[in-house]
Amino acid sequence: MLLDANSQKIELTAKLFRGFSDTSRLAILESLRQGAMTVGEIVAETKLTQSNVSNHLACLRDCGLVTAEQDGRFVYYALSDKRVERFLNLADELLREVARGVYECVHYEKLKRTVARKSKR
Amino acid sequence: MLLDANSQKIELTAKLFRGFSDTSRLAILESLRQGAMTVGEIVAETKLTQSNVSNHLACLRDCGLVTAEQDGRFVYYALSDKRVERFLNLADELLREVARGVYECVHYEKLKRTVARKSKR
DNA sequence: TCATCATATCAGCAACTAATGATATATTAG
DNA sequence: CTAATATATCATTAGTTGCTGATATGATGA
Repeated sequence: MLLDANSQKIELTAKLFRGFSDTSRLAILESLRQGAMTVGEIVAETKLTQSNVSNHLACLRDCGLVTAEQDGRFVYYALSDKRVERFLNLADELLREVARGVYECVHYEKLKRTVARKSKR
Repeated sequence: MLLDANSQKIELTAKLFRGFSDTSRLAILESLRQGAMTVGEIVAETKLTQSNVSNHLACLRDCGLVTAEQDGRFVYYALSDKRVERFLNLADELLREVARGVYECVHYEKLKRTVARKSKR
């Protein structure tokens, strides 16, 4: 990648989107749309493991997408900004338009599927 | 992942965000914000290789984020929907809030950097 | 039809990212 | 202080994704 101002911005934007482009992180953000929650509550809601949730929360917090507030031995997480919610809303809206395409888009997956399929563990 | 309706939606949303979460695809979309362009023009603007651009365009087209229109031996690509632009706008706006955090967020990278750094080719 | 230009496809490789399990830190209760 | 609870960290491993180079397809003009 080039190092000029524009590609720097692109890199940051990509990183921002990457924050939202993982199912676990999205599940967490989706939970937080209801309001602030402790890590344990998020774990219960998302059914993800505790360390996994904690890892993702650290990531989301560092990126400024959620805030953390300690209360005793609990830590309450919340969406950091109305814009985060608006962003999720707009994503929902956009998805309504392109859902079928996205669902069927297997551009890279398709390439892989033709190759010997690894065992599913 | 579970297979209920909600996690299906989350999976699709993640996939949608993934469409935007790559610097090459973002550079392409950024170029297209100026208006429709041929593949060659996009290659010139982004300085990416032709096959790389073509691969990403196929992906973006399949996902319904861009449209393709053939004109002679050229193919003009364009953003598919006003919403795509609004989405990019909102991302810019959100980034203005959280840019520093996103820039400094090296959650996973940091873990890797502590491990023997592979040669940069 | 043949040569050329524009774009698309694909296999192999390199790099990245996420999930897990073990362990560490921090807070409160007894 | 000690045990128990809540959360965080981190190394390893496995799976995913993007890039490249070679080649294929498709359109136009000579």
